[in-house]
Amino acid sequence: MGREQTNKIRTRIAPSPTGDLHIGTVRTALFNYLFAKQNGGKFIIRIEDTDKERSTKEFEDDILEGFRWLGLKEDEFYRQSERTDIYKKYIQQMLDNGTAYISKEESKAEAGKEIEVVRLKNAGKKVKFEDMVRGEIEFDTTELGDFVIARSTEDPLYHLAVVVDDHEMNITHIIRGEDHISNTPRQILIQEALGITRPKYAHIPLILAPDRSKMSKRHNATSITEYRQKGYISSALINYMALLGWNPGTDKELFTLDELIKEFDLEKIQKGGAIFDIEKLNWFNREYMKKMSKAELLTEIEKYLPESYDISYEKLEKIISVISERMNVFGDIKKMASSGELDYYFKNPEYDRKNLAWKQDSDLKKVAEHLKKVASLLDGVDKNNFTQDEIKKAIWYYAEEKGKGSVLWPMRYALSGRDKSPDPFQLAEVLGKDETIYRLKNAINKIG
RNA sequence: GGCCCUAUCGUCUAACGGUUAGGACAUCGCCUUCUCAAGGCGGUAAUCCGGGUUCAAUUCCCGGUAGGGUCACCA
Repeated sequence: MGREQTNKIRTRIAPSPTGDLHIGTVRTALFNYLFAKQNGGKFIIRIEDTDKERSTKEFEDDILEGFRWLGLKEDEFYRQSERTDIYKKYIQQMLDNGTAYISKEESKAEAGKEIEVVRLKNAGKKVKFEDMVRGEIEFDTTELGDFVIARSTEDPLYHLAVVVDDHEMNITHIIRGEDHISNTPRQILIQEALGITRPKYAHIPLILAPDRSKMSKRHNATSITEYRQKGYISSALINYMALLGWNPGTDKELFTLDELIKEFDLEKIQKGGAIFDIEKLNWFNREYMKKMSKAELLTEIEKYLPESYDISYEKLEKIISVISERMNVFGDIKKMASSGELDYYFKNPEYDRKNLAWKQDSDLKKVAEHLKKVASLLDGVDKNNFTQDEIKKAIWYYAEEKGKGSVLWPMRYALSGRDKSPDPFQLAEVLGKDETIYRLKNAINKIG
């Protein structure tokens, strides 16, 4: 058989390429990965494409790309469609030892067509197994009947392929979603028919939608690709998902993948399903954004900025810190841009002149005076040292004397043309001395 | 419906018989402030219900209720 006998821990994720990489699959993969790695074992990806009708190469690529993006690197890779000879052998073995039989019946797929499916001879006994997160679970397998294990002697169905592969690949621990609990007795029956040793099982809770129903596209994005496109940071996603159904038993929440490998503990896995909370994910993403360097932020932000903006590298660099604290994910830049929230960084704003006056001090004549004074004060600041600190220093005394709102609101409005924006010092620094003074004069002219 | 699993703040969770039931997200208030964001400080908020066991139950047992999963010639 050429199978290497080893007592090292081996886990696997077995996605079927009939859809995009799902959040739940990723969480299961992550737990498998963490458990294998912390024990010096191997993590295996096995594409379960025995359903030729529904499996596609595109989905397979999406799944593999997703794992790569998340940094979950497999040690071994398999594709069930390439292993049909192996399954054939095992089917034959069951036929030979009488634990399975060929049954002539009408095809369910094609009415009227007679086919020969392979059914397991089920003695209908009670099957008991130990689940690492739930304890002992017992099933009466009578009601399962003689279930079908292969479409034909060479075309295995899921349960058979899984059992054979987990055995052939020496999988020691099967960590999978709770939805597989009721599949387990079936697979144990096949194992017993084949005389195969039973792996250890750990069924982890499902990820739920906000209404506690099964997570579907209706509620939130379920596909990892969507999160990637929205500009989530992969390590933030990993960190969040690790804490969905597991916790370290301490207050620590921020974990790198390596830290997770160290601290992960199968014993601490939750039994109940967990709702996927996008708000908390966003918080993690913001935390990870804070850890990024300016250069890293820059490359990310550039991906989402509309091309219509005329951006210099210098300006972009200054904007970064101002806008990063205003977003959850990089994709928010797109939204900010389309709502006009970023326009003032790139072009002279348009606005109604009456808005230049602060609501508590609406004398436009005085507004013009303040703006003139601010402009002349800023004129005295060194162009090459036009930082928010210097800017603030230059006008602070005047602003305090005349009333900060009366001076700063018009200044800020002249620069941004919006009720809500970053403070005038930040804006002025980003815009630079010339543009700042230009906009101030522009506002003064507007008043007349 | 049968079988199986689950049950602590709105959400993720801590507590492995004795705690003022802790933390985080969200939310609310205050501070900071020309506006927004960020930040700082503080508040509201939970053991599903009913029986046991025990000197003592969030914790152990049983029942109920609720939610979920699964009942394919899909995986």
